[in-house]
Amino acid sequence: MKITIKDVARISGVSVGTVSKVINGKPVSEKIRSKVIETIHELNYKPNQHARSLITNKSYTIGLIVTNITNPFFGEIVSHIKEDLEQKGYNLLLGISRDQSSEEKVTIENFVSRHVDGLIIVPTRDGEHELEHIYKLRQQKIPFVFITSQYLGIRADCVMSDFTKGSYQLTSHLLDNENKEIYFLTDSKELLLSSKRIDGYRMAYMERGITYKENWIIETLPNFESAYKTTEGIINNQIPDAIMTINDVMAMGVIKCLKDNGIKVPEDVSVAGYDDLLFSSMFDPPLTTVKQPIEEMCKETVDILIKRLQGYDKEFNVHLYPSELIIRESTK
Amino acid sequence: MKITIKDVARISGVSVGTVSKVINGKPVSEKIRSKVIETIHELNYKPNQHARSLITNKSYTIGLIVTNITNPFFGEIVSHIKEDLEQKGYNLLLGISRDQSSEEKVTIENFVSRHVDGLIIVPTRDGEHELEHIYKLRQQKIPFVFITSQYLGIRADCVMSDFTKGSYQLTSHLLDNENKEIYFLTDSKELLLSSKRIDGYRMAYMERGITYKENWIIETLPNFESAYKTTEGIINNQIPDAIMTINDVMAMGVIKCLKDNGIKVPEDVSVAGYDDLLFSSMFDPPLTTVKQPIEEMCKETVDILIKRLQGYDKEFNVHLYPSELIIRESTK
DNA sequence: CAACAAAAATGAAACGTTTCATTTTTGGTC
DNA sequence: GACCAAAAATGAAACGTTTCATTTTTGTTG
Repeated sequence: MKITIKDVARISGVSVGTVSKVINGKPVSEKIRSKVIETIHELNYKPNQHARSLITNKSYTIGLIVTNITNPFFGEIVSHIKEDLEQKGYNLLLGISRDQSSEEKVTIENFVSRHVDGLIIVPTRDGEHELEHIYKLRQQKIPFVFITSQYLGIRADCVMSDFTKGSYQLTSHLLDNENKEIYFLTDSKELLLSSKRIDGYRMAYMERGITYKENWIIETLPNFESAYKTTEGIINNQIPDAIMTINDVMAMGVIKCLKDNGIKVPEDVSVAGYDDLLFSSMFDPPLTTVKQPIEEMCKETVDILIKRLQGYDKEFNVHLYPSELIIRESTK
Repeated sequence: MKITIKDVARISGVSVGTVSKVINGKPVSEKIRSKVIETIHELNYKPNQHARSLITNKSYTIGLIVTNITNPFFGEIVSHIKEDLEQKGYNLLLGISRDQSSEEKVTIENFVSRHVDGLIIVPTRDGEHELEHIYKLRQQKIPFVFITSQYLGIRADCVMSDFTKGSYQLTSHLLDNENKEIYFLTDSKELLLSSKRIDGYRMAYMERGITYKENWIIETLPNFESAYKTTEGIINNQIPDAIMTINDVMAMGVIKCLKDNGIKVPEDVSVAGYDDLLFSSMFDPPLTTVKQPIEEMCKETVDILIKRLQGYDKEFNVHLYPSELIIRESTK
């Protein structure tokens, strides 16, 4: 038998409305409050969230959509966001987009019909071209914030790290340590997360008056195998001083390929990644990389979202976090 | 302005009850069905899930509690379970226990008040001693199934791999390839996931009539750093033929320590892990390990849970999956 | 202790569905 | 076309809360 608010009211000898007030922390005389709280414990009463949500139109649930949870980088994001949300009394409904806009769309629609109060979204690779479902979100006044990257087609809150600066620092470090000819393996140049980093790469070269070739910048899929194959292609032609990638898993692919071909890292070729995964420090050699302040970024993301939920409706902002150059042993 | 079932009814010119039938796929004349569906699309009507859940007492939401989502092994589990659940029309509320029974308890209570239909739980390390909240779940008739491991204190559905056999196979492989003195780094021996594997380890030795020393089996925390430190302790005394661990991250810690001390893997010491993480094949050297059929296990877990949700109440079972020995280059 | 304002408590409506007992429609048969 | 059973549609109650207009209690003042 389910215990409802009516039972609590009856046994406490007060009205249903009064019990509701106690539950929601509204003013009630101290005598009655303690009496009600006592019976709540006694009966082990838990309010039915569906009934509450039906009236208040709040679910105290946030939808988080990540592209791929198998990558520990996103695992960390989920972990931190979950923790921050929990601390604020919100639950976390998880969505996985597999980096496809179509799945992002379906997930969002589902979440909306599930009445999430807000959304945190890691943008997909191909999402820029199909933003209808995001516009609809805005139109329905459901707050959302992007983390890690953003869609340029819509003004929105966004928390990301300063890719340009991170890339600039990394490239500078390489150039200043006798790596003049640096290949750069990126994702599609159309994507913000590529283009911003390419900007940083170029800046470092220009600032030093060193020339680079545009064909050193190579588009490829951002995974281990593609990085491996692309590296094979590069070393067939010539051995560069260094190879940079846009994430650590790619850097691992590069290193594996070099090793398999008898090329030493970092003696023959320096290799650098991006993200600073847990595994990157365990790798052989430990990876030089750029660390994004994920924990802080997640915290801010949640803070912004909660503020929006509370009605804050000032202009949308992009929050850029500085990232940190981590120098380990994969670069000379 | 929110579109409700009343609007659909009014515009379609039918009663609310009829629209409800259409939505829930109950028998309705074809003419009316198509008319109603048309207006549903026209108005872009989405049923309010809270109102539905309030009556049906179903939320079409499953709570999944993992110990730590930063480990890609669990990332994969979450990913697969999410996919299977989605396919069956269920949503996934995520919980993280940080391997602590107390947090598991809080999460479960929260999920219950959120009316999850069922739960999938990865047991914590210290959960065996405090099972009250699990008993309560049973008492409230909320179905749950364990994955990866189980609590012995309660009969329940459980999907796990055959650790004994996996360990046996791995140990056998080592013994049959000139590794006679095998150290085994495990988690607390009290834990099922340790004790089962130790059984397999011993079986392999006994079967071959080879003697091992009980002090080769060493308890430690199941992470990189602890494995590293423990390995330092071992090699200070003597260099064994091989070191086995209960997960791949630990094996990586062992290898790192050996390398740092100028000991070659596998030439001087063989090292083997367990889990076959994505990174294990990329590691240097690529890890010999045991792969659990995660994908199938997740599928079965979801299947069992759904069956329970549908009222199946036959005896609880432990489903043991065979695991696969993956021989790579970290063992001779 | 009467009068009154302020504070506290009440109880019914409302939220948006599903369910089910009741009514209406359909279509087959004589 | 009258009759009837079966099929379809209806409409009101119910789910467990919150909200808010109304009533009751409390406490202060002259």
